[in-house]
Amino acid sequence: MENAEGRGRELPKAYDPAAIEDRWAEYWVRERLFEVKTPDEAALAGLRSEGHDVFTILLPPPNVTGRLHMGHMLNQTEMDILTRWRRMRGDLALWLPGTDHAGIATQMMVERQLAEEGKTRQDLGREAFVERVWEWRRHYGGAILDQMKRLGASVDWSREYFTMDEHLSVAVREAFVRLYEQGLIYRGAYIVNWCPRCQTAISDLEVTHEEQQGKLWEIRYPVVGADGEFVTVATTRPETMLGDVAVAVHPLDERYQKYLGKKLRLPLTDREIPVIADEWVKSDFGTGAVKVTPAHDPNDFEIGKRHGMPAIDVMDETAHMNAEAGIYAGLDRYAARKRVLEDLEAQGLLGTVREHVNAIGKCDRCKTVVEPRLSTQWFVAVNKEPKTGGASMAELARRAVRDGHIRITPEQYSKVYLEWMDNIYDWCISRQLWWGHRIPAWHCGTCKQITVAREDPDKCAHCGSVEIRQETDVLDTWFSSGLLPVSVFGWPQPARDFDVFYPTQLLVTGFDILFFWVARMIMLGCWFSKDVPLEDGSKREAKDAVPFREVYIHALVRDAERQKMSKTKGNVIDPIEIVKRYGTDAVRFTLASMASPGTDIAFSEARTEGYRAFANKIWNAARFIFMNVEKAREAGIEVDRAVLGGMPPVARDAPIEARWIVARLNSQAAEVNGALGEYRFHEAANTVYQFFWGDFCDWYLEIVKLRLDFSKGADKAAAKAALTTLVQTFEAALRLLSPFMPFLTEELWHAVYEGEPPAKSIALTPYPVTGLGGQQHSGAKLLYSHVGGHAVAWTLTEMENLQRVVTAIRRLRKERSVPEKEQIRAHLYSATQSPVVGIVKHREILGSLARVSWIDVSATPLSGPNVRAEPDFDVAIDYEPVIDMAAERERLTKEMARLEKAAASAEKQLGNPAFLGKAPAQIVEGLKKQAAETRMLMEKTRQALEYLGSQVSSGAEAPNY
RNA sequence: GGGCGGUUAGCUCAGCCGGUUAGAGCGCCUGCCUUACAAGCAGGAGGUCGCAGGUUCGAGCCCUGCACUGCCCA
Repeated sequence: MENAEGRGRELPKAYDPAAIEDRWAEYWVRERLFEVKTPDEAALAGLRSEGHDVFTILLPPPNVTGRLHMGHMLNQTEMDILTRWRRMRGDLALWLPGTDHAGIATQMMVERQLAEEGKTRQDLGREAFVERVWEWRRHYGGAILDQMKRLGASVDWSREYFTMDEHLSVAVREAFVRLYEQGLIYRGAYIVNWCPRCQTAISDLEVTHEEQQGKLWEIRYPVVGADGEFVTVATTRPETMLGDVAVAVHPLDERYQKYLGKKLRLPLTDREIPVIADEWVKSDFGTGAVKVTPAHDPNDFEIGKRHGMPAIDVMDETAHMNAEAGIYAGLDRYAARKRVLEDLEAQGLLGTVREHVNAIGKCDRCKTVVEPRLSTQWFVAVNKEPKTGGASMAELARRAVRDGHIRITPEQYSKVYLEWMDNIYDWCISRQLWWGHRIPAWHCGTCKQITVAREDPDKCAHCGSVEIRQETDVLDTWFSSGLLPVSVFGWPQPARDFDVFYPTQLLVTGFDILFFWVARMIMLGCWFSKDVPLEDGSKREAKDAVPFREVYIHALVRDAERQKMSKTKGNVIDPIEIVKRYGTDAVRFTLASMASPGTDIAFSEARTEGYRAFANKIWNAARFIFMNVEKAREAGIEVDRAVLGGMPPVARDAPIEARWIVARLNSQAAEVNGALGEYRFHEAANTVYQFFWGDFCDWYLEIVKLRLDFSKGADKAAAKAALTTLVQTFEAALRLLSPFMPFLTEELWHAVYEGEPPAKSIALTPYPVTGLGGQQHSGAKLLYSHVGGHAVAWTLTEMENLQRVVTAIRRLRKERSVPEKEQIRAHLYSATQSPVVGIVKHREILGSLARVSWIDVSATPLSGPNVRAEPDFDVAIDYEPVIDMAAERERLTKEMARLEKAAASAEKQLGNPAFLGKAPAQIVEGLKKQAAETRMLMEKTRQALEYLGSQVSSGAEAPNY
């Protein structure tokens, strides 16, 4: 722990995050603080008997090619806060990190590298290329996790995984084979989304739709044997006409009855195609006649199948026209479109051209326009019941959420999820890539059948032929990441890890991968884990088959102008960059304080600056405290470190600020714990902020200064008690803050213990929980022997009164331009004899905070120029009035207007019999009290205005004519 | 086209079960270098809660419509 210890006098004046963060980040990893050993039965039982549990959370694995962005940082900050919190609360908290092999992205990255050397992957060949990718991964694949380490993520690095690791690949293969055996994986020729740039099929989810202004062309198809007659079709993709096999009309469309069964001449080709009738055709769209191109459109494919038509593929895998396209062969699809249109025009077969907005699909990864393409792919039949009986994968996944076994926050996403699941199609899982899990299927060259096997076969399972070769396609990356919740814990092998850590507790992720990943994990997790018995050998019920019990969907991080961050816009904020400038803690705190469930985050540096100031504030509070610890030591007073670490006990007769700050610590700790339990990060963060700055620094520290007199002749016992509460409260407050600001709190916490901490890290100490302070110290009469006692309420009220009087006097001083440092005399009056007047006994505090040298309680109402009226008391100061008459009149007039409005509204309500009859008594009482206060304030304000008027008329401030 | 959000102070956002006079940070104005902190302290100004109806004793919150805006799906 070199350099960890720090004495107050050694701390620099301003907090410099850069000076400490790297050191602690390394320390946490080096000391293996967050590694979790799989507990044996006894350990687990012990944990549970103490009311704790296992808390498992999976890191959504970033792509190996990835660089950390703000979304990651938000995601990780939230997970880290929750994990640190649960760990400090006593749970066995396991946060499991890893990376995703990210098929397309990684392959693209390495191909780009090769291109710079003037090579293609084909030049290398599959094996060498894959080896090259592995090499790339060994070199650069750890970058994003290194960034994570720098951010202080409290993950268990000993369990780090990579989705292509040996044991995870075994799970992928097992899953594929099992689904195949259950009849849930099939291979077939279908229209898929094809990316001509990536040259692979992609799933429906990987296609993003964009509205685009395009054109709708009408093309005339001559009717064979009826000179001069045409059937006109409308299309947005004219080049595909070369693959037309028919023209379809609605069977009831009268316009086309006469052509049914007739042949049309397909322009630009020498083919003739029939006119067919199909219910799917919408008569009111376009001309009511549609071209049927089964190889290039999913709907046409269905029509073609219904009518037993062939599919003519006119494009190759790069979206260039192929030999089927005749003279257009070799042209790119758009060049072909242009030529086709020109030629149609020349032949007089082009009809009306209309502007048309259509949604075009683009490849999620490279933004290339996707081409619907007929090809042979592998699919998971998610809606099909397995041969062995039971519900389909989608159905199980639906039930998991519908039956509440998985709770999604914010709740609205449950609905989104269920609707998607209700409309889910079969999942295309094959990709024409080289990097990924190769599909464990072998094609027989002899009998043409397929062998799917767990172990690489050497002959065909059907005919025994050795002429077999493995499928060249690999699996969709999401197939392997969808298995993670089961595979990371050892599935399909029986494993203690699985027994202990599955289901995981929570998944924290963004909405963007709800379908990609979350839904797939639910499908695959429920599916495979249901066959794994529980620890005690009993059957696993649905509620324990889920991959996680809760899902928290977080917001999107946008820039300060609410724009989505994107490379093209150039508004991407690099977390590492901003962390360097403000410190990790400040950035984490910014994200946490804005992370309100369901709302996007507009990241603003102004906020981060504010939280850097907050860190500095705490740093300086620490300097102040350490300075006093030193002073006390010189006077022979030591704070016993053994009393640190819990909630501070405080005696009933302790000074007000001590009783108050402990009461606040307890109530704010309760708030923070409650907020974190409901993922209300912003509320938790704001509560800690308010407590530390508003309560601890602004009020408590200012008052406690009065008690820290260690000079000769001072009350040493009182000073020691004050110092002890101060250090105890600060130490507890650091623990309260530490999940949010782990670096700063770690540094200061070690400094509190002066290099002899009771644990290796603040992260391994107990989190402050309300009401535990009292029991630890028997004997003395303690304020906090139980929560919410009368003494606590009284302390809070007394302090609040003190604060209100101090603030009122400060305000009055400002209004009357009393110099900041000048001590003055003050008077307090309360007509209602409220407990407010009791605060005059705190003369020292008033002297220090309000610069009041003397204060008394007046028996009669206060009057004159230097009075300030509050609802339940008045204060006055003795000071030669320097009144800005105009400003004062404006203030009072405004005040009067506000009061009149309030009074009118209150009277209206109180005059309403229905209100009096129906509203709860407590509301009515409250309103009456408030109305009375308003009336009193109005009266006082009226008097003050009158007084002002008299001053003017008597000439005190009258202008000289 | 269908669905789901959002619209509250100059800016970014809170506002929980409908309940008394709607909050915070930043920014702004004023005064202070009060030996923990000027990345600070103290005080202040600033809001018809998008618009129009409705329900209710009572609406920022519930309902209906509209406007603007964002997202998802087709």
